[in-house]
Amino acid sequence: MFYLTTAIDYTNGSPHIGHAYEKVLADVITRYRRLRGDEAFFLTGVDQHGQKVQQTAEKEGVNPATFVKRTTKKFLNLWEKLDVKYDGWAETIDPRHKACVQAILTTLKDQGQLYKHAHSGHYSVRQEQFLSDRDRDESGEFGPEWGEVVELKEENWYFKLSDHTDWLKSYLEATADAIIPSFRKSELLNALERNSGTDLCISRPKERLRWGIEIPFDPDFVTYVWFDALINYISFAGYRAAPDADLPDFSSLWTTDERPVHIIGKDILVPAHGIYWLCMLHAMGFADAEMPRLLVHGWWNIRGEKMSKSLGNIVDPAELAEKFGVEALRYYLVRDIVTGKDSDFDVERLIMLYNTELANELGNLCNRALNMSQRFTEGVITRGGIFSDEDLALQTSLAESTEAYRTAMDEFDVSKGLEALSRHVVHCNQYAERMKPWELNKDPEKKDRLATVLQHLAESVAHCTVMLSPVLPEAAAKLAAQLNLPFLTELSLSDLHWGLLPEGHTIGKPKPVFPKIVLDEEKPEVK
RNA sequence: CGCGGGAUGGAGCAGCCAGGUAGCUCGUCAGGCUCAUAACCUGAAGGUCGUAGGUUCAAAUCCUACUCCCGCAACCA
Repeated sequence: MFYLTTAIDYTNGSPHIGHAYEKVLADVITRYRRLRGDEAFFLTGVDQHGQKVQQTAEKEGVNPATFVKRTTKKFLNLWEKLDVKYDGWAETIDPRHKACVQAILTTLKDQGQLYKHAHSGHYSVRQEQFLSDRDRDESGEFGPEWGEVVELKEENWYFKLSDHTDWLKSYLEATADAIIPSFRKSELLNALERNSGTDLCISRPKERLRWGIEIPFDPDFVTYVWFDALINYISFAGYRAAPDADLPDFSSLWTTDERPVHIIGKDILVPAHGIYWLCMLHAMGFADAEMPRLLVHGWWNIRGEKMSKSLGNIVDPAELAEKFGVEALRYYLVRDIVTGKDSDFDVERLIMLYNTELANELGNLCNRALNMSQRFTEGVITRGGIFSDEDLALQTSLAESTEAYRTAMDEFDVSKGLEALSRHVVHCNQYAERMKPWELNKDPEKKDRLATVLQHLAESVAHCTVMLSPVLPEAAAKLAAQLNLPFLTELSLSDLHWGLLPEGHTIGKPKPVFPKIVLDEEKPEVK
């Protein structure tokens, strides 16, 4: 079983292009794994507790539960719109999640992993948080952004993080695929160097924060939002769930033969996932072989700048999908970024990639291939005569592209996988150009040759359809329908061998699957 | 000496971990084709791979130093 999760999105605002990217990436990878013939389970959801939510809800004059319901709906709507199909949905206000968090807290306390401690220090009333020396400005003072800063002494519950950091270090050093891509690991190890020796405060007194999960053995406190949120990866996978909880069977999801993959953004690797979460699992008794792999993706920047609310350069994915179509957006999000790295978001590139690779190359290839078959052979595909060198080269190209696609996708490198697909499409267009079926058609003696060429094109289109399906499932279904081969959407990657089309198969009528995007201002002016 | 990422033809990127003729997309220029979504194909111009050293028969790739850019409080993937 392949178990994949994403970060759960914080329901403090509207989803933006970064949220969309992560979920589309997860969706594509899940669909790919199913294409590979694996069983897969994809969990995503929302993180609904915490101070920021409480504050924003208060500002808007509603209670947190109502507020959270409203924002959660925005995320749900977006995933539906973007065709993101998940198997499990995690909401941290879910009573089943709450029960799991509390059970874990109780166990950890019983094992002596938690302790109560009074911390005193500088506290910002406005920001409602303790300040450290890192928050001081150059002159050594706390700046005006913190408002009134007072000396405060407060009791809280702590998790003995420091008991696990030595283990974490050796685990990370010994496990090649603990963090993907690997360059992120050095960052994490450095942070670990600095953090070792400190424990993690996992509670907030209720006078400060009510919107959270109550500490089961100390009702004056709620659980710190990260300790709560991270547990979603196991609580919604059925960890310690009641038999009637309607959750998956944990032991079949969380396996050692294929360790779970958590897709997260680079901002929450250190310290949340890379340190807290792995140490939490270790404290709960998870073995090294049961540790999840962390697939850390980069960020979409806007014209070289970080996307942020304060800069006001947020890109709304729903709007983009509306304007350019879901296909164009999904394709762009996984095509124009190398998994793990940052990329610059650019609408013009979105349009360009869609228009060239989908409309002009793949879409047009399908269209011309089917159209010629309809016009020249009444839509009937036959093997024709003996394969020429050109034919064999095309078959080889397809086999190589398929292999490259598989290798890249196995390494979560969707962009490279699509590039491999694109390479074969280009080869097909070149092949068509050299074989000139439209000329073969004029010579009755070359009927066999014509059949062979058309068969090679149609066969290629069928293979490309299958490989495209994880990224663009709807378009793939349309192509399969035009090929009159609905079973293509059910195929596994291992079924992709030459000869998908039965001898004498009749294909359907062509219709452009990827209509070109033409912006109003780009339409030719009438002179 | 805080940490990490980046610097590759006009633009955007890959290649670097496992050194061996510098690659992709867009753009530009010239040509071809007509089955096709004014799509497709061919050819050309354009790079001393940030700078300076070093290792090597051989460096974009490994090592050292340096320069510049971007992240590392919060919103936030």
